[in-house]
Amino acid sequence: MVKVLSLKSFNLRHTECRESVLHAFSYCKAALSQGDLEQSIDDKYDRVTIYRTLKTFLEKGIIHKILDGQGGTKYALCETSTCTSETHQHDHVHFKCKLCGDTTCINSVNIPSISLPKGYQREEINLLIEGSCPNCQ
Amino acid sequence: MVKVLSLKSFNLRHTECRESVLHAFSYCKAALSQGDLEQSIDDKYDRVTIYRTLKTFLEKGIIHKILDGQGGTKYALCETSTCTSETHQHDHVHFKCKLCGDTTCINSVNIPSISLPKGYQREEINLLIEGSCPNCQ
DNA sequence: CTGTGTGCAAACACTTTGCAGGTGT
DNA sequence: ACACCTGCAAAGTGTTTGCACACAG
Repeated sequence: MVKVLSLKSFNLRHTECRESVLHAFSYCKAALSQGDLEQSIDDKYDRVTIYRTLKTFLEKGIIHKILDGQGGTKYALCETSTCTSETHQHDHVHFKCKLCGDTTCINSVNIPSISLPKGYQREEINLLIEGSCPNCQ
Repeated sequence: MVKVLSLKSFNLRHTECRESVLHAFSYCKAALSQGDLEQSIDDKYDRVTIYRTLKTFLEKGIIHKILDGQGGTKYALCETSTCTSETHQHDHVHFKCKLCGDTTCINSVNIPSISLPKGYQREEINLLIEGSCPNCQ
């Protein structure tokens, strides 16, 4: 069930830090912040390097940004089928558990279509639901 | 068409800064950030005072927080009928125009109901649509 | 008069930038 | 060999906290 991603397939140079970050995303269901990553890799890499790695991955369409509702930023893997370095395509719901703090993509739930008043052109949509997750009952 | 709000009705002490902030919200359709407010009041009040005023207004249910999709935070007036110091109740769509940067509440469009997988309890919901607004064609 | 609001300075968290040196291909 | 990654230091942005003084009620 774990996605197998390789740096090579994204035309990225193979480095230890990138491997570790990619690995962390692959094995963690919840979205990760820069701080989460720094810790999960045991402070082995500089804060700045992780930021730059995230930026690179964003541009390549490997991960996408998730806002956690309180101003924090997290990241999670994209659906490999819909995202490339050209375009990101996300229409799933994000859920943040107020108890454990985990933020996750609920890929099984798509955002319903919404008709806006005349004159509004929709380009991107972002839906965050906060509440409690199954693990926290 | 402009909402008339008074500090007194919220049991708040009447001060110049609060009046100005409340006034700014009343006359501006788009959501305002702390920085917007600071400028719109001609840097007359300290940055910190505005933050504290916003915090107070949030707690009283006068305004609500809006995320602008890039990590920025803005604020806009609540519907006086649904928000109190006890609870905030928001189920309208937020729209951010990528051209003019304005973020607005679209009170006429409610968020459709969404059924989450088993075990997820919804408490709050936040929907941000980005695109272009009528003013920017 | 009393409690609350304000201004200033400083701390804090998060993210970005510049530069020198190291590494993948 | 060369381009690109990385680490360190420092700067930038947005927000919060502590404290002394000012002001509304």
